[in-house]
Amino acid sequence: MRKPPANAPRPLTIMDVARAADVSKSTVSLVLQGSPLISEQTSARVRKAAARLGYVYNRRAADLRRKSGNAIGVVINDLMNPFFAEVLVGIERKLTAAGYITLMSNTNESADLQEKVLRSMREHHVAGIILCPVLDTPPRLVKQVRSWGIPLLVLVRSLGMGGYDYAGSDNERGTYLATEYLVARGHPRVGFLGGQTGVVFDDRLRGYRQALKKHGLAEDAALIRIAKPSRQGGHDALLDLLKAAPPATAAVCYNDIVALGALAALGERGLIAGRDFSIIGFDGILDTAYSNPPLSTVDIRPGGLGEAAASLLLERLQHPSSGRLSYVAEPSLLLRQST
Amino acid sequence: MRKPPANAPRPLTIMDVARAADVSKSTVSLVLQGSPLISEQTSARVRKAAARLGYVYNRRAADLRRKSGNAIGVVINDLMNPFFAEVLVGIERKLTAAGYITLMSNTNESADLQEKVLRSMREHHVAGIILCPVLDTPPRLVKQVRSWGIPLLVLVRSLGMGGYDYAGSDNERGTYLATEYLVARGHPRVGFLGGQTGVVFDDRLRGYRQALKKHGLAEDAALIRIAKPSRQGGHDALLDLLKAAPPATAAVCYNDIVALGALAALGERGLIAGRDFSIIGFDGILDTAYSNPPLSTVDIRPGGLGEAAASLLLERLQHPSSGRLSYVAEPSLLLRQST
DNA sequence: CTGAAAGCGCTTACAG
DNA sequence: CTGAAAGCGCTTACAG
Repeated sequence: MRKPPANAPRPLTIMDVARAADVSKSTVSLVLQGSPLISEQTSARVRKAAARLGYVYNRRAADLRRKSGNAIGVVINDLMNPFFAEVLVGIERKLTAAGYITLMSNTNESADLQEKVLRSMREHHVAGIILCPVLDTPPRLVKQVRSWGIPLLVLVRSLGMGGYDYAGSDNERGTYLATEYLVARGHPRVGFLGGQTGVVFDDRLRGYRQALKKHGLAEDAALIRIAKPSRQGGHDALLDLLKAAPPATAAVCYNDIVALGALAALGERGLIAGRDFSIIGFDGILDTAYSNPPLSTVDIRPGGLGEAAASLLLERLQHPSSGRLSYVAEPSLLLRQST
Repeated sequence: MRKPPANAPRPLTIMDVARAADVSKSTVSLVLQGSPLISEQTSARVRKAAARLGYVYNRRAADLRRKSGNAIGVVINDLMNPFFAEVLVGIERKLTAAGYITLMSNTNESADLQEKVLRSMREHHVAGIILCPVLDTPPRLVKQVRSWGIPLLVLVRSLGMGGYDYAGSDNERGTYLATEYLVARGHPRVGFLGGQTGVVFDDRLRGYRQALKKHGLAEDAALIRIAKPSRQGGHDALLDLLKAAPPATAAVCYNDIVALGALAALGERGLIAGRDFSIIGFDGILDTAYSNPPLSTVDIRPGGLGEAAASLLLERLQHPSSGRLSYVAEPSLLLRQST
């Protein structure tokens, strides 16, 4: 099957532009880079010729020669959770605005996949990586990526003792605030719903415990319902919590999707959130504004977190050897009808 | 600030491997490509040397020379809508499994951004593009991208008269089924909520109208509430619909997030979906299984749609000049408590 | 301010 | 089965 010649023109190179503008290819290259070394006249002539011919810059060739690149790898553990989708949108928005391009991958909590995509990104010579690691990622991963010479920003889930750039939120303080609020509203028995493992879980559970302690309330293991951090997990956990005696009348949730699942379980039982039982989520995803009823939550502004993460990494690219960078979102209570 | 030499080793090339294995660099290259031209012995020796040295393949250099690449551009109009997030996850899963890498961008319905990222992807020499175009994208965009020599798959929103690869769903049939179902359940006055423009909107509205007509019901403009295809749009539209007289008792929604917003509005009015008013969504996003109450919807399996889209594009890469490829998801009713 | 030359790290005919 | 050479499309010293 021969292609019609018109459909397969040899792609234009700077040599073609050089000929058309009657200069050398070095000059074209300099013009394309906006170098001040070239006179305004020459520059304009070259630019015009390039436009006329329909020349397309070959970033690959340039990157190879320059040993640089403008692609950033973003690897997310669970994009099905709207929280991460919103974070990703924030990251991508910032990256694109700064002239970078986003190489994205969803690992779905698989360590194997994570390793695979990280390797792939390395081969592609990404300029930097933003990683929200799968659960149980060993802290040495940080050192490994660093040994590759690729700047890394760890997102949300911290890995070991620090020594790396990080963007996340103050999880302990978030659940502390949420719990304290519910206690102050007169709930003596407040449950904790969902989540099972990982630093984020540990911190959020700790904040809950601290608040109970601070307000002189005994902790009751029956009120802490470990469950998958999903809608279904939240749904099932709430149903379990309802069996506790004496009954709980409110619950702090590991995150918003768990809280949404809990809302569904309440509805299933004919209970109305905010009247019969109080629920508070964590993250501040968009969905919470129009759930039934609208969900109170600990807002850490997912989109802002994503943008901050991207900014930090870009900052790191500018200053490869400055001190550790970090962003910790300050949680704030977003009170709606579910409490 | 001098870097310690150990931290900045000159990156290894096939030349280093060649020297270590005592062969020429062509041989190394062939081994790396798994060529059958090389003896098992030599091949093993080279592979061992590469591993020992910690050699990393430079895909960029290879791609430049080979004029190929394994990056696919995916541009989505609204990643904040879980439907598209789920589609993206499906696409990425398939692409990664096939050894490709995903260059992703969210245009947020901005034509300017769309143009910018498309240009950027072109410079990066992506092997193909999956595009869910922003509203009002002119059909000539298809021709333009094709003139770049980059295989394009149009996602969800068709553009003009065809002549391109496409993955989407049978929107007209979807709303037809939904409307018919509600009518059969004894709702003489069924509303249509949300959406404002675009082919998808037109088709879904048409399906609704067809079903009314088919079942001898008059169409009432007061029951069709145009609104932004968002939770808030659905919320506001339902509140409007409630004012209609005689009252509607059920509504087909443009998509699931509109339906979720409608559910919130119902709750706000003290109404219970499925008892006082029936709501049916469209898409089949995960959220619907645990909304309050769980939402009936027209399921087009977003994840499956994403995978199909990726498969089609990969197929196209194998066969550049075969006939037009397309996938149209067959909608099925997923009945839950909201109806 | 501009041009000739070398080189980024690969692949691919072409000999042998 | 293996090696020497040219080339992918750029950038970057280096002369002039």
